[in-house]
Amino acid sequence: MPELPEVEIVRRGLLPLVTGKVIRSITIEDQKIVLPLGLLVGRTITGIDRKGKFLFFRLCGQDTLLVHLGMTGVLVYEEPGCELPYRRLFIKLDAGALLYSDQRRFGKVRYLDDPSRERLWDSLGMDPLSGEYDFQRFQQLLAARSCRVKDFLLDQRFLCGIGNIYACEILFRTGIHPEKRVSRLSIEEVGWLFRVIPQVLEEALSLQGTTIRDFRRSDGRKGEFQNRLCVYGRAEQSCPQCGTAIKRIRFAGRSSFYCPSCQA
DNA sequence: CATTCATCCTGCTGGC
DNA sequence: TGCCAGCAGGATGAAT
Repeated sequence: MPELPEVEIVRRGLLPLVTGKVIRSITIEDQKIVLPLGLLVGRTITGIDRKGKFLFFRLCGQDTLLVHLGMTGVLVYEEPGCELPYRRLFIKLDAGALLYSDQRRFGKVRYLDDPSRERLWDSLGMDPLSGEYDFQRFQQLLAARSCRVKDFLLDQRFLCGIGNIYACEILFRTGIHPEKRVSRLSIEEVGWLFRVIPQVLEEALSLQGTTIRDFRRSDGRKGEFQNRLCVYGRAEQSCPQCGTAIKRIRFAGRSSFYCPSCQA
């Protein structure tokens, strides 16, 4: 489900609601989730950081409650009595509660001590909406390999936060074929990519994300970016730019959508 | 080292 | 209607 814009929206929605709140109790409703309750109950949440698609709930001290929403994860702040299907975790705060649900259970909730948090943080590539996003480094990353450009965009060790939807849309807007090898990108294409990546993510963020099926903001409303999608999920429909039928191909175990005429 | 693939899950949709 | 194959926005570790 959620890529960088959706995760950032969740973060912004929850931040004012949970900051300064104390964890009163935790109810785990999924055996896959393992948490050291003794280390978490009684702790105060001091903030929420995000890198890529990971959310780091900072606790007073150095440790962290990590949440990754996977494909179908939903994290909401709720007053008691609210129903949410596929509930996996319930964190009661001194006011209100955090609910975590995840239909497919690809999401992750983990406790991280400080070194673990740092290791994970450092293992992720540049976040395109952060201050570390840098053209020199971007160029170096591209120059050092030969993979398909779509695989490059999806690999969280190079850039973090981009998923299948935004990868498809970014490539459409830059006119680059998803299977093009990064070593064969022109100087201009590298420049376009570098600029379009944060532009698409920012645009999605300003439209409150993309709702294909599950994603909801913390207040339950849908995003609007799905109305701006040019190629994702539009196989056989006409390209908004030239009218050619959008193609769908599969590699790396997932679908890529592109315009065979605009994306050479 | 870099790249590709199977796997972890559950539910929905479309074709027969 | 019933059943099954294929598909879904992600990350990871094993295999090549």
